[in-house]
Amino acid sequence: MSDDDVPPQKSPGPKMPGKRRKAQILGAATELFAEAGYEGTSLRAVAEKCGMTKAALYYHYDDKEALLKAVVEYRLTRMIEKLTDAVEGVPQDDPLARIRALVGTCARHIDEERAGWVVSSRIFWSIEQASDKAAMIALRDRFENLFRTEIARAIQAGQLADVDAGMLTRMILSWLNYLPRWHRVDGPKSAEEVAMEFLGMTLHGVEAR
Amino acid sequence: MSDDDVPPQKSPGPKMPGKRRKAQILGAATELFAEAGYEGTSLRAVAEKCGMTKAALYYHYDDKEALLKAVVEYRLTRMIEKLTDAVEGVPQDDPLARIRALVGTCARHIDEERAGWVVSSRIFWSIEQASDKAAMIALRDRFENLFRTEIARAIQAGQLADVDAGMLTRMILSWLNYLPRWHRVDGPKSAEEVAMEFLGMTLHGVEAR
DNA sequence: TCGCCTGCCTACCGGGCGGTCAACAAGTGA
DNA sequence: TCACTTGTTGACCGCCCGGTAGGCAGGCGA
Repeated sequence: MSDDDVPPQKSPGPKMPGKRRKAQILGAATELFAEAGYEGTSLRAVAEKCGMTKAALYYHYDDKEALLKAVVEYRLTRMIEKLTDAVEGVPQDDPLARIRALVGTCARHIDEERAGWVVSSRIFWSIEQASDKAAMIALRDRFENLFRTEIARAIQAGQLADVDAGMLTRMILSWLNYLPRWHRVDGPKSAEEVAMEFLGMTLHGVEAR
Repeated sequence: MSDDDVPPQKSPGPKMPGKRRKAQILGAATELFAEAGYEGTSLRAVAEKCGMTKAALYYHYDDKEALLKAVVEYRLTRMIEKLTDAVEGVPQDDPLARIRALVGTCARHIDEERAGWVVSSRIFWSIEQASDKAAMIALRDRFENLFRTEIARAIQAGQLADVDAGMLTRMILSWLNYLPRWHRVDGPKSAEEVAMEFLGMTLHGVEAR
């Protein structure tokens, strides 16, 4: 063998600045989790997608669950930020316009960050145990409450009929969350257009008059 | 630890009549798949729930995927049967009543076979490859078409406003499929009641007039 | 120049996974 | 009685999983 001891392929990793690496891992994990599910995705696959080793992953994230948690929290946090921003520019005395802003922005965000949203959304199917997931549940509740408060306000202001605010919220969130399941990016309508059409049907009703 | 950690334990399996065994395995797999997902469920766990060995599972089902396929196909087939039955007793010239029958029956079935429906529903999130899943997709399409044709008929008959039938179908199926995600069996309203309330809001609209 | 911290590597671990196999107990029909 | 079918078992396989240990290159501050 050669004279120099242990010469195993030098300078393989580009050695990113850390913050960027962490974001890259988050992105790769998001996509893979969305494609194959959390249990169906191996950390080796995540590492490979990032061009690094599985062991290096553990430098940035404690374990697999921490990675999942990061994915979900990041997407939900961004969603809440966007929704808060969107609603801020609309006058409080026009709750219907605020609802329109929420629905449109939400649909756009779901469309833009489809993979992340699919992961975040799927997590809550089989959620029973609290403990670690408490933070995620709290985020989801904050997200849902953005809609609920605006809807309740619209009902109180007399702009919406006297329906159960919780029910209406769930109905609207149902078709919003379901969007990435059938909507195709290359389809004839954008996710936002579809959502606004759904909102129109929900508001005016579809029964012939 | 107890002293008798399952010693020889003769005649452990009751040796069921075969058909019953197969149904028992299907039920156990359905519940576990719904709780922990397909990848998150081990065949050992399924076997244990049935009081048998993993090896015995392979006498009844070819492999894990066949079990999943059986779960999905069984639930979808039953759903289609129930919906077909429900719609049969309603006169064709009253499409709105037929839609009501479909929605109510669907909600009841989802509620009764919650676990199975969750599994079936979740499968189609990450469905890209055709091949094996073609049969499942075909079943899902038959299920969806039951709604779509009735809705299209109602529009044509002038009982529904002139909206996009596909869009309305997707909207209704969205909140139907989303029901088990938040609806609690011990809640104040049954799944069917909730669905009928949603249908009412969708038909009449929620905007104040 | 030296020491340290960051970011990553190779090598390895125990364990649980899906799946197979030969054998066997119990019922059944000739 | 005996052969055959049905349903099951325990032992086993190879693989890949999540996670760990220890070392090393290179940049950076003193």
